Amino acid sequence: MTETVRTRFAPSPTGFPHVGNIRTALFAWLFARHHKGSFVVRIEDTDVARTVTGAVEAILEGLRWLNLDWDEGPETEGKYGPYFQSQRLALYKEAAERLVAQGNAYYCYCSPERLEAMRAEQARRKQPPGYDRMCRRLTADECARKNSEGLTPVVRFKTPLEGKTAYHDVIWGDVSFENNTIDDFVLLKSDGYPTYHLANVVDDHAMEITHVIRAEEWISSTPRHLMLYRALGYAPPQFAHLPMILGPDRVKLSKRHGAVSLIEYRDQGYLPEAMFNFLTLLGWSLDDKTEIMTREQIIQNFSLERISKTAAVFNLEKLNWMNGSYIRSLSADEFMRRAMPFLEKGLPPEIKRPLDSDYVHRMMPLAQERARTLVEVPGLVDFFFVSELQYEPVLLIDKKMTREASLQALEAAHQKLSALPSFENDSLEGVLRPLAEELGLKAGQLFGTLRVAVTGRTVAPPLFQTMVVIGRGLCMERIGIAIEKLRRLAG
RNA sequence: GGCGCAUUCGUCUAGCGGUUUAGGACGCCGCCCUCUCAAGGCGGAGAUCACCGGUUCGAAUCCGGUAUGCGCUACCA
Repeated sequence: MTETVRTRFAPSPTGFPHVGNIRTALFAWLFARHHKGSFVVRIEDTDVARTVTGAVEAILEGLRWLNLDWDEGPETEGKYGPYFQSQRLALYKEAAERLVAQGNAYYCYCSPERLEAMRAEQARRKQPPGYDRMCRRLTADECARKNSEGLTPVVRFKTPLEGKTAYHDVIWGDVSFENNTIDDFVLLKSDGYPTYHLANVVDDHAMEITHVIRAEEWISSTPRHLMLYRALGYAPPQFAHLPMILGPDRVKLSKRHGAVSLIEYRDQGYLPEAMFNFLTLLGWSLDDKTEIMTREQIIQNFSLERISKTAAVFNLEKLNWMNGSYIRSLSADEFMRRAMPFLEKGLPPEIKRPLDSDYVHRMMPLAQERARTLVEVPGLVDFFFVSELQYEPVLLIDKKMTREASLQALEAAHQKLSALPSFENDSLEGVLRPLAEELGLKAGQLFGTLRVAVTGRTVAPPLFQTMVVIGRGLCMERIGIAIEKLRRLAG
C-alpha cells in the first residue's frame, strides 16, 4: 500500500454512543494506527429533527475515555475541515446540482403524502417498496412551474434500471446487487440538507478517506455509494464492513438493551483499557489463545483480514472477568487513584469526608484483589468506615457453636488481644491460632466469630489483615460490642 | 414481499482439504490452596462444526439447495 491510510469515524449525533458504535470507531482507529495513517472524526449531523443535544459531546467523551485520539475532527485543526456536515452544506448542494446537470439526478416534487400512499399501495399489493420514479420524466418547464408554485423539491439519483453493481469488500469478499432492486434514492432533502448517501460520498472523497470502515448494516447501501462515486467521477475507497454487535436477544444492540451507553460502563467502574481490550475481541482475534493484550500489542497486530463475519453477542460476564483482571494488574497507587472517586461517591453519606487517605491506602489492596469493577469497591470496604456495625447477633455464633462458646471465645480474644505488645499480622496469628486450640475450636470457627464481630459480615478479606488495618482500638471496641450483643441475646 | 449476508461448545472465538478423538477464553461443576470471600493452580461437563446433497482418496474447511437468523428496503443514519 503506497498511499497513506486515512480512516474515519462518522457518527450521527442522534443519540449517545453505545458499545457497538464505539467498536466501529475502535476498529477504524486501530487500522489507521497500525498503518501509521490518520484517523478522522466527522460528525454527520444532517438529520436536524433527530439531533440530540449533548450527543456530540458524549461521542467525543467516549472516544477520549478509550483514548482513541483523532488526528482531524471536532476541536482539532485539519486541512479537510470543517468536520461537521452541517457546516459543509454548500459542498453537497454543488454536488447534487452537478449530478442534475449531468443527467444523473433529478428534482422530485412528490409530497410526503403521495409517497406514503404509494408505499401503502405497494405493501397492499405485496410489491417491493420504492419510489415509483414519477418525477423522473419532468421537463425543465414543468419543474419551473412547480417551483413558481412554491414547491421545494428533493433531488433524487437516477439509479440505472438494469445491470448490477458489485464490489469487493475487504471483509466480506465479493458482494453484488442487481440495480433494479435499488430505487431512486434521495440525495438532497427539501430542507437543503443532504442524506447520508450523498454527504458520506462527497466527504469521504473530499477528505481523501482510503478505507471506509463501518457497520455491517451499510452493506446494502454500498452499491448506492458506488453509483455516486462513479457519477461524480470519484475513485471509490476500500470498503470494510464490520460484523454487528448483538444484545443477549441476538438483535442488533440498541438503546432498549439497557446499559449499553459507553459512558455508563465508565460510571459502572470499568477500566478503559479493559473495555478497549474487550471490544477489540468482539469480531477480531489475534490467534487461538491470546486474549489479554496491551494497546501496543493490539495496534501492532491488528488487521482487517482477521475480522470475522459473524455478529457477536456482547458478553457482559466476560467483560467483568477481564475488567477484574485489569484491576488486579494495576499498581497499588494506580488502583487507589482510580478507585478513590468511586469510594467517595459510594460510601454512605454519614461517613465524614474527606476520607483519611492513609487509612484508605492500607485497605485498598484488600479491595483490589476482589473487585471486578470499581463501583464494587465501596461495598467491599464500607465496614472499615462505618461507626456502628449493623448485623444480626446470631451471625456471631459460627457453625457448630453455641452462644456460650462464642461468648467465651470473644471474651478470651478480647483479653489476649488487648495484652498483645504489637498489633501486626504475625502477632495476631501467633496468639489467635493457639487460642482456638485452647478453646477447643477450629481456627475457622474462632476466626468466623471474630470476623463478624470486627466487620459485621461473614464474608470479608482475611481476618488478620483486616484487623491490622482497622487498628487495635476499633477492633477492641467492636469485639466489646459483639460481646454485649451476645449477652443480650436470649440464651 | 424483495434484495443481501451469515450459520463451530450457553457466550466470545481458533480453524482457511489431511497435523482435529475440533483448540483457547468467559461462565458452570469438582478438587487443591485456605480463617470466610476473592485470586491462583489442577481437572471436568459442554459443539455429531444448522440441515441435506455433491466434489474429493480425504471436508468444519470447496460447491449447490433447504432451514433459521440478522441487516437493508425513509426527504434516519
